[in-house]
Amino acid sequence: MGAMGRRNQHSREEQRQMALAAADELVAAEGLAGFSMRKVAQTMGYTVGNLYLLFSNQDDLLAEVSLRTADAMYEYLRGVAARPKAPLERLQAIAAGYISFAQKHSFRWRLMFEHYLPPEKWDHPGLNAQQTALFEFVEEHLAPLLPEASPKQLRAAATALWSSVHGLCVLAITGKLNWSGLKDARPLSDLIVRAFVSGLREERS
Amino acid sequence: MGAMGRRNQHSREEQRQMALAAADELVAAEGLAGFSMRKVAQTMGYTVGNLYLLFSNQDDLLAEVSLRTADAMYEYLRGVAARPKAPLERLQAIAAGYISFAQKHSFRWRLMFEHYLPPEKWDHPGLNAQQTALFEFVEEHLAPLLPEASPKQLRAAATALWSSVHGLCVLAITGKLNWSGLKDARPLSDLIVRAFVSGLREERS
DNA sequence: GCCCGATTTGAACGCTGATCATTTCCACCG
DNA sequence: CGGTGGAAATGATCAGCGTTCAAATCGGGC
Repeated sequence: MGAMGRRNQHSREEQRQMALAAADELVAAEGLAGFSMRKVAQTMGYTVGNLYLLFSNQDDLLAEVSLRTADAMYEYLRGVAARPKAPLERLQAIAAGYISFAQKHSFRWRLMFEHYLPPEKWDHPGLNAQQTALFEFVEEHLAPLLPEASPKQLRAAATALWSSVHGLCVLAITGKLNWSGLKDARPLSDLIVRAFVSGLREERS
Repeated sequence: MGAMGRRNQHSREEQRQMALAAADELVAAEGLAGFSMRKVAQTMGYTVGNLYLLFSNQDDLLAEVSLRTADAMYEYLRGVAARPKAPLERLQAIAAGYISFAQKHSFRWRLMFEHYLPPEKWDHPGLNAQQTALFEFVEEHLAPLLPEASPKQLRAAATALWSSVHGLCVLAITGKLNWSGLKDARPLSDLIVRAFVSGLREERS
């Protein structure tokens, strides 16, 4: 048992990681448009066919790359959230961090949202866990600002708030935002968080 | 002059419109993934090469299809906004209309945002006009709710609000929204508009 | 030393966007 | 009525894509 009849010194799992690393770099460098299975295979020193022994198809490979990016972003946001002490500033820092991560890793970030998974694959376990983790992360940092909210209200508020920040991020990245003289997105993300939180507190009084 | 040496009875401009109609239907039916120049050509009864006499390439054709969709959506939103009299309900109706349009014309709508234009093409005249029109439309309906805001503040508020609604829409369409028991997006879009407007008024007092 | 079977290959298939020499056809002229 | 010039449309061609799978390749066990 063990390594039987193996020509290469890399195990299956090592090959998977090599492929993911190569794919991630390729996406980061050329975007989804410049991505191809052949390039990935060549970068990792194997041939195309071998990739299909590691991943069932291109979509699966890209889905795992997306997952990696989501992980990296989540960790980055946790770091960003650690600094500010005041709850509101912490939320604003998270929002700004979300956007700056997206701007820094533009192609990677866009892959997460432009790589379309057919609806029947929407209940991918790892992917959903990631999403709920992000929602709960926002929820956790929103909670101190809405002490009287019920769990359901809090959940709805976090969903709405994160959607809002995400929308600003999308438009900023894709250039579809009418900047109207604004230098960067930070004032707008601050405004969104501030107004939203203040509006929710108002609502409950 | 006029129709010289023309084999077909369709003028260049007519052909453009036929191509756009065919492309639009194809996108609506199969999405960006199922789109191809050959299919468009076949649907309109011409060959591939001819398409490149009408549009410089696939991106240009798709950009014009996007423009069409944006036009249709804008007109739809104007209709939606005509009904409610109260300013807040009108804004909420616009937000809900935006989302319901995206859900009804899911593939068309997604084309507008997934069809990536390289940054050097971000100053396309028609496209930018469309975008500012939409922003100004929101601004116009937000203004009565923020009577004391300066033009700059109003512009920023409209940008932030529309971004927020857009974000909710994106997540709803792509299935990346943690619904957490919610049936549809309407309550969330209402919440976003309500909280945001209330928060902005609070801020200014 | 040999061979079995796991491992890896790469040619093949049908598709794509894009190009452009070639063909087709009409309007005009004699 | 018979050319004929030139606009209009074609489709073969190219490079590249995702995906498949029969065939080639190699290493451990006997």
